[in-house]
Amino acid sequence: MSPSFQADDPDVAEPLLEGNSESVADPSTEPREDDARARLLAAAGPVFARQGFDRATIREICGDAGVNIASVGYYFGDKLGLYREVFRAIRSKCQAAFQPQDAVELPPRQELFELVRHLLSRMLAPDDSGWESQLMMREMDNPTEIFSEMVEESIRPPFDRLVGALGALAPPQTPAHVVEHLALSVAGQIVYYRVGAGVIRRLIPAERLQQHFTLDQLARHITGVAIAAAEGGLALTHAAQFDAETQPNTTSDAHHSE
Amino acid sequence: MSPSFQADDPDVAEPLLEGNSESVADPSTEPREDDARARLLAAAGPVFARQGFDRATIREICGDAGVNIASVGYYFGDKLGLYREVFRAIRSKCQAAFQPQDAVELPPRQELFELVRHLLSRMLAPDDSGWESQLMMREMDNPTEIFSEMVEESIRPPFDRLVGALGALAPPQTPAHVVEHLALSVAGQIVYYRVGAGVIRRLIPAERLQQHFTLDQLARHITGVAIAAAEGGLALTHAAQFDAETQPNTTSDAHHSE
DNA sequence: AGGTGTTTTAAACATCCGTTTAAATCGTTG
DNA sequence: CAACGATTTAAACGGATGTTTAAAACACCT
Repeated sequence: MSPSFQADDPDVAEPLLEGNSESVADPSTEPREDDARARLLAAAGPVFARQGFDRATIREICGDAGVNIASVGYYFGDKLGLYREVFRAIRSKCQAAFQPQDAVELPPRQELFELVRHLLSRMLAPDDSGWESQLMMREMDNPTEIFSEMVEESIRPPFDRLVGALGALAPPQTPAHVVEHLALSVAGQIVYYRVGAGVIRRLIPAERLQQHFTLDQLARHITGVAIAAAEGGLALTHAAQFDAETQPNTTSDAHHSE
Repeated sequence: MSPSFQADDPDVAEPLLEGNSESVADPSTEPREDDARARLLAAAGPVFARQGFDRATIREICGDAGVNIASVGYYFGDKLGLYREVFRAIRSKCQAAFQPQDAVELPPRQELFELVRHLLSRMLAPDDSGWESQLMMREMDNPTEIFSEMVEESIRPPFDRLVGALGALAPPQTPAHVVEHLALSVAGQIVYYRVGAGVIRRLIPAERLQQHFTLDQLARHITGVAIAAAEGGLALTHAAQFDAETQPNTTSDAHHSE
């Protein structure tokens, strides 16, 4: 029978998975369920990240983990159970990285730079060590039932800190939605260096890529754009400098699909 | 035999697809190959965009088109041939939208705003009419053999115009790589409203979404950020205001994976 | 050792997909 | 009309995948 996640015995007592009854970790009843289970969990992350949920095959994951194909059914119920557990592991790591840091209280500009640099370093990490952000990206593109949990647990914390830093940077009476726009602008720029990595690699000459697209330079650029917009450029957004010429009907576009 | 993508000797039945000899388009030999073929092509786009290349099934496409399953093999050789042809149709439309417009010569700020608004309107279009951008996004995430062609034919033209507008907006001696960074920042913000649409929908309260996230407001915001950064904020990027405190060792991050 | 519950294994199952085949249908022409 | 090529159809093939099964291997305890 499966060890912990479900049990459908028809007549005997049924240890259902109401909450987590894994509080008792008696080493006698569960001597070492970690060996295969943990190896499976560790091997699944990179494969899911590289291939996506559908294209990733249980056979490849089990091959990497060195366990039998039936093990995923034995330990996680099915493929989606394994996927879900991979995200639970990520969530723990993300929460630990973003929540206990509010005791430091850096000045807003530096806080913003640290945030951008940290997030960007995750995005630009090579696949071996940076598979977590790639996995989250795949979940954004092809949402499963995990999606909403992932947003709340792994995306909202850094986003809230972004909003906090930008709110402290913007003029005092800045409305909330403007700060949110700014935060999304920063997030979009960061994410693009992962989503559009392939495009960028072909759009920018190779020499310039190697010379001017290092982690530090990109973080500095994004932070600079955000500060410029937050401190000085917000007035432009509300000024009617674009409206006058563009509202009635522009040159040719904006209705190619209606 | 297949009508257009292959044509071998008429006497021997050789269904091999060696190359494309689709030069002759005699209407007598091909009376109306448009009915099934065009319907297939029209139905394939949205399905490929919604599901991606792998998850999209020939059976669903043919079901939507109202043709038999074998038709895709008959008209396009195989699934990838159909995919390739869908992109060829997109390419034509994209080239027509961006190339012949350089005769207008708007002032840089307005040119930038028009560009942003145009691209954003493509990104935010609902799936029925905006499947083209979604398809390109899927190709960015899971590149096939089409990828490089797509970048050159469908992405570089608008990117070059972005670089042009931002270069005209920035101070005269601005180096090229800074302008490219700016262009990527704009592109990243635009793309994020499609890639991160699901995230944004959960991150921002619904009322604020409906009130402040219209196409025009987003275009205005992105343009404002770009102008603020291009005109005034570039000096910040090169100033060493972040370096002093952050170079040796910061607070806790940037080495969570080593 | 024998027995018991847990873990591992190899094999099979059912399903779905892309592709192919060979026959049927249709349209045009001699 | 009959014949021929172009198109369409239904059915099947081969392969891959997730899942299940039943037996084997194992660890532990009395």
